Amino acid sequence: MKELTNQQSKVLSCVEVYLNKTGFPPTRVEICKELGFKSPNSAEMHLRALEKKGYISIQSGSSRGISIVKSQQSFEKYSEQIPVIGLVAAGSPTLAEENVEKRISCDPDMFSDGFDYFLKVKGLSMIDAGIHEDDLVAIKKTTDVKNGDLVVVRVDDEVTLKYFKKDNYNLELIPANKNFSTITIDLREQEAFVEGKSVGLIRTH
Amino acid sequence: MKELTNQQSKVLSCVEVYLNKTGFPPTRVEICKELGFKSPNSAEMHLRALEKKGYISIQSGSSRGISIVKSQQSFEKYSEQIPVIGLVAAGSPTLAEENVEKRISCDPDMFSDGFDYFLKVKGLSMIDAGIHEDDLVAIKKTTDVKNGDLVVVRVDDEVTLKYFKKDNYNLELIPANKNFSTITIDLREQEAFVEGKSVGLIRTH
DNA sequence: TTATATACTGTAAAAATATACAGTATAAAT
DNA sequence: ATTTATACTGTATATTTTTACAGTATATAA
Repeated sequence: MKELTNQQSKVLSCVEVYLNKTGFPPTRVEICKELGFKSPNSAEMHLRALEKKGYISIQSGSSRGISIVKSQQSFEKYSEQIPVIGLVAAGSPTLAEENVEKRISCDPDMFSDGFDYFLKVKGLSMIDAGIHEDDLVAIKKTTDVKNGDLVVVRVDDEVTLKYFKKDNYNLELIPANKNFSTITIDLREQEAFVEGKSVGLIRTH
Repeated sequence: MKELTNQQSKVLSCVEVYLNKTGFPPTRVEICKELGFKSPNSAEMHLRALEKKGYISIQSGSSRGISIVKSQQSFEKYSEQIPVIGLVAAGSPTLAEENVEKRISCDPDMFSDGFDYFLKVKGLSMIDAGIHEDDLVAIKKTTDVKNGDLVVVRVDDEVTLKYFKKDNYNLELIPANKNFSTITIDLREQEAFVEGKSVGLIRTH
């Protein structure tokens, strides 16, 4: 990330402070008023520089169309209450209220790609992958999974967390525990739905 | 707080979603486009109602001058940028900038008790406890630890993450991997400092 | 039956806003 | 000595945006 000049830094701060105070970004003229500039073009030029350096993005033609890309005071960010869903539930792990055990406040971008909910692990079938009972596995809803991914699959209203391997019509759901055996499904005979894949894990000690 | 009509609720959602997506509030016309209204006055009236009921405030005369007072999806909370410290560092795992590998935005109350930093795990000494290389262990700074706790201990400028067991003058630091051996320290001969204990773990898949 | 509230369309005008263009000044780099 | 980058002023204008006003339609309450 390119360095900012002193003035650019002031302008970025000004935008962030204004945003925090009012909930919407300032206009060029308001930035000028705040920083003592006398021409709206002063603000404009600094904003352009900030955009070029990747700190903000400007929606051309829109009033107040400034959004912060890389915050200076990077220590405050919104987080959300992410639902925790028990793996025991029959049927899809839907986000319907009756399946939500509780909610945990954390940043949905905590793991690389973002995720939609936590699945609370039951049983020991993935213990050799370091996934324990009651661990919370962060699930991103998607059907785009590759062999080797840790996926949430629903078969016959049973939901499981296993490694994914697909080979033509054969779907294998592979546990990480030698006391459990691989579930093999012939997709011509039985349906299986990929609900999502794991992008992370959290555990409370 | 007064109840919202169906349409008012939709408009409020629309503003919140737009705000989340772009970083600034929508104009009347943009709300109309989103919700299928054909007159900007439709949006205007709903916004007025939302303001009267205390859900938003409108800065009169300002473009996009809408700020959310009472969010519908009231599950937004501040999180902090928690530092991640590498376990490789010699000396205390201090929070000095040079030891901070990066920062992760998450709620410090995500785990029961709160915590101070993440320690990035090196090596396989705790693998049987489901703690893998590069896992982030949430550490709460404290010296109040009990036998069986997973603790961060410094011995001779070496920092390790192990199970804690203390018996009179004997401190044992117990790994969770049969290929590693327990470190035993006679506290009359050698110093050991408990830096903190683990309250949780996160892993990115 | 007559209000009253909700929920809109359609239009228009005043005000706010982005943004281009033409300059000035200064310090650092070539 | 001349270019280049930063940092502005000042003005003008097209566009965006708010916001008022005049209607229509429907359901509910008095």
